[in-house]
Amino acid sequence: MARIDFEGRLNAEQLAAAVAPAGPILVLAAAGTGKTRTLVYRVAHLVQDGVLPEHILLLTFTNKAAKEMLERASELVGPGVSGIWGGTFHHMANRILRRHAGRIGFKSDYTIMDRDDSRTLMAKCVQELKLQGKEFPKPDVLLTLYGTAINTEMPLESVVSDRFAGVKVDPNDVTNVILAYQKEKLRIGAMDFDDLLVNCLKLLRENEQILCRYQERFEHVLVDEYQDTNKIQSELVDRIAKKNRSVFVVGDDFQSIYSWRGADFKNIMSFPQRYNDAKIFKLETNYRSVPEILNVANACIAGNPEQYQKTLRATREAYKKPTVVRLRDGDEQARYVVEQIGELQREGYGLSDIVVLYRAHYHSMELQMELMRANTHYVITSGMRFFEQAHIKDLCCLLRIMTNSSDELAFARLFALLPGIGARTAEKLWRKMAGNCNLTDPSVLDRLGKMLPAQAMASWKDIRPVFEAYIAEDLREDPGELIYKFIHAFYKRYMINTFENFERRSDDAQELVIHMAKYNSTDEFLSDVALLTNLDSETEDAGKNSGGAVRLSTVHQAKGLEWPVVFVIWATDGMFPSARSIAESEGAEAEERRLFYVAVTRARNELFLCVPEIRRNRDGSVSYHAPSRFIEEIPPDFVCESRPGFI
DNA sequence: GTTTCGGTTCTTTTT
DNA sequence: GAACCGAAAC
Repeated sequence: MARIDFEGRLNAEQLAAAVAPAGPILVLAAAGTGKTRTLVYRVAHLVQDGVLPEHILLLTFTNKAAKEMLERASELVGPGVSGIWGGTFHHMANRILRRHAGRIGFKSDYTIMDRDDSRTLMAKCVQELKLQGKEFPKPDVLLTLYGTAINTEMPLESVVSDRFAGVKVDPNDVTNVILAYQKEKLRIGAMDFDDLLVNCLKLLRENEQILCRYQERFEHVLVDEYQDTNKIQSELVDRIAKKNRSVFVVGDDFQSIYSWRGADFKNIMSFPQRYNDAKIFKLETNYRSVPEILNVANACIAGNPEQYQKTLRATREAYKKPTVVRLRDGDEQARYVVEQIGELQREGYGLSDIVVLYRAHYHSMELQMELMRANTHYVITSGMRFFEQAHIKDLCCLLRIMTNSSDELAFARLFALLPGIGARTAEKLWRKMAGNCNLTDPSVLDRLGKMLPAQAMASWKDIRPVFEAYIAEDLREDPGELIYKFIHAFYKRYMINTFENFERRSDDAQELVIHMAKYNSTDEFLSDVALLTNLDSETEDAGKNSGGAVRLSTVHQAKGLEWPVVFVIWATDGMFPSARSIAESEGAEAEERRLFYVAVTRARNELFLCVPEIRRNRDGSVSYHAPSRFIEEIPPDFVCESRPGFI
């Protein structure tokens, strides 16, 4: 392995952080200052210093970030880095919990519930306690409440009373439902996303020797996007790093945009208090954007209180000012963007150099239509996630019930596919099976077969052999084959009868089987399904093959990425900032402003801020929108005005 | 009593 | 789309 030229590849700020002696280190990396680069070189530095990759823990928030960092690190120091424990917090927690689930009352084959499963289960709890009614909060609200309580470690009672002050709902009822929900999860052997983190922390809090084991194993802990950690996550880090005290955290409080899921940028603010010998490094030299864009970025974040003062310093040469575009409505905005894309192509940009950012997915509807009309290729970063689509979930539930015979949710979903069986009948069946249904046991299949309504019998005859094959052909290690059999015995016909876009879904199912071939254990596959949320590599390639494509993305999903040209659409008050989130809490405006800052700082060369005046509602009425307050906050000299519709 | 169908309404952000 | 609701069908 060749020595790496750290001095030649990093600037002074980055170098100081990357090669600093082990100890608590906080790197405040403003947007576009080479944060990932610094982290990757830090890893390389450790490895080159003789640290075994197995002793490094690298935590990120997205799978994409983890993948990218490990790839870049392996380019530097070779394939040995694959030994690093790198991935999302949820991945780490899952990996630890699979090993020690017994200590906290779970079996190691617990299922991971996604949002949809959680909703279903919560709804069931509400029903069982006979609380359903017009006035009682919906499952989604209850889940948010519960999540907030967990992630902020506030007592449920006070979260409930905060949120329901003035509403005539008995907080005790809410508390009871949530307690029932917790119990229910334990019974069916399932954890939701929050549980993974909470239970992992619980495990480490209560089992000194297990904690010790991981403390010894992880000599060095590195955390990306530290400003997005919540209380649970920061405590996980603190505990694991307690022995060796080599914690290297990187973040930017300006880019903290996940407080709605419990992230608390006070974690980053208080890092120096919690580690009083912490070294702080600031990265302020921006390599990404032209100075005119940085002016706008610095101006729009300046108003936020409580932050580490950082100013983006430009290294690039002056180019041109960002444009604020005033438009009549969404249609005109869509036409404008498409027109500009054509113009940019004539100037020499490729489609993949361009991104359109927005606050919420539905803001892109008109634009999608217009792009299609103009025959301009585009890709969307996950509106609906691959693994959350109905047909994919159906298939995964088959695997779930095979590996975890207490998984009621999977059982119910699977059997509700049969004609004549709906939610009620599935529940009855489950009760008759006494809350456990081991479909690998022939006697269970016999019993179950006798209970089914007559209507379902024809389908049951098709499906039963699939279960039998699971044992006969030992498909435990080959989940793809099981799914394949199921599709051909039953599900293909079901799709034809159920979905109008059957072909696309059938292709997806095929894709799933191919994807599964990479796994040799069902458990491992299901963990990934729950935590991966996307077959992202495939969608990336699709764009490249067709000669590039414009990317459409929410600002959240664009975090950490950059493009030569950025359009921000629907920069109006109510859309961005979102009226909903502003109404919700005090700190929301500051967070929306940070989100706007993230959007602006994605741009390398050109930035267009689009401000339509009116929005057409479904019923034909129109509503007038004021320009986004974030647009108003930009000093007029920093931008050019354009009014294409009024020429 | 359940399931299924058809019409209507509404879309934040993610592991 | 998909979640919700009411009405028809089984």
